[in-house]
Amino acid sequence: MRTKEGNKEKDILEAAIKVFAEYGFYKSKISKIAEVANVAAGSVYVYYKNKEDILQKIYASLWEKMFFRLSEFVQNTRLSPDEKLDGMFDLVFDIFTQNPSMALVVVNEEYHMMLKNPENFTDYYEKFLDLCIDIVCEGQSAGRYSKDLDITILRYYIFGAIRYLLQIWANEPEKYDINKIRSSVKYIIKYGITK
Amino acid sequence: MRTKEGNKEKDILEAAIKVFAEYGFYKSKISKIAEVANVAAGSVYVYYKNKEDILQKIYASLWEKMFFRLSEFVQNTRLSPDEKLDGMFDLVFDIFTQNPSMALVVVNEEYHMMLKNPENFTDYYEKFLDLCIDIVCEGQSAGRYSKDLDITILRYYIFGAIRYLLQIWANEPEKYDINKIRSSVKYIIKYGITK
DNA sequence: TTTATTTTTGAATAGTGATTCATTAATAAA
DNA sequence: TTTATTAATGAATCACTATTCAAAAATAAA
Repeated sequence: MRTKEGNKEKDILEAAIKVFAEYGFYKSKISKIAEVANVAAGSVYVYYKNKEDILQKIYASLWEKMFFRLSEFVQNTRLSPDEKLDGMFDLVFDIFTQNPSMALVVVNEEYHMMLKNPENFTDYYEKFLDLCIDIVCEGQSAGRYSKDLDITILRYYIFGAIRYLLQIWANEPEKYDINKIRSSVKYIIKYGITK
Repeated sequence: MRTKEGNKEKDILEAAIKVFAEYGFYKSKISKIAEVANVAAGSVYVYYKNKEDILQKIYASLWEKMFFRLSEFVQNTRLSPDEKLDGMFDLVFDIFTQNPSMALVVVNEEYHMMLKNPENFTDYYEKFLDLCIDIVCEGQSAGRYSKDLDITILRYYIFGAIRYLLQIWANEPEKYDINKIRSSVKYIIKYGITK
């Protein structure tokens, strides 16, 4: 018998995140991912069905984590809608700022993922967005947020803004102050740009 | 001598927009673009240096048009900041809703374009965004918009939100009411979600 | 040790599709 | 009509890389 040395599956996934972030999915070579992960090219196929499968698993693990964290957070019934919304922003910003490469991959390849798995490209991604929407709806019921807002549009509006800002930041993390971005987003979503 | 029949250069560009929108840049085949354009594969290379060049020219022509239109519009000094801002939104929405495929290409391939031409991927794109910023700054000077807002963040915030909504819409145009999206965006940017 | 089992390897394969270019077709001028 | 010039073609080339798989290496059990 022989046992596995180290955790090659994880090494490969982490290498793939870096490589995908740098070159984009289609220009990323398996050979490069293997090199960064310190394994042979063939080993990649021991752990993953193919290149697409790696990307899939990056998304799956991320949004699963996101969903469970937010899920736990919003359980706390003592929090106001504003506190919950801020908490949601903090969660997203925290996870992505810990790993700029991950942020780039998730943001840049989302459309390609949608094309591939139009339905369930990640169940947890949808569930996560639903939780976000629950927060806003709760705020509407509590009279804090405007009831005229179309909730479907809002869902994409909020994430569109966050996504793009994260992309810009992740591309040149030293150039922008992520905490300033975070607080600006929190503010503008709530109050808009009008004085 | 022989003169050109029709406008193959334009046919190819329009075909490319459709094909890129449907399959994404990397999975789009030159043979498919040629087929849609009703020309031979080789003809594509008579008019464009390579695949990348086609994408480049799609961007260039779009943002040039956008810039000049906005440029002309904001000349009108009688308009209030709010009117100018709304006009800017209308311009973007009008152009993209006239051509959903174009919207998809521009939104989906932007990052790949940025990677290729980090600097001048489109001069006009930058110029366009600068004009948008001018509008907001003018509004700040006029006391209409909050002066605390970081203008760089705002620039990406606004376009991030629009981009993502356009992407979602362009993917399934019948599913969403683009005019509702447009008016919602105008409202939320100005006033936020708070009641 | 030796054998059995599982992991890891990386050279070879195989499919793809962008790009080239020699050829053909079309038009204008002579 | 003939010739010259440019446009258009598409089969052949060529580079590239994802994926496979037979062999080698590592470990555990006997």
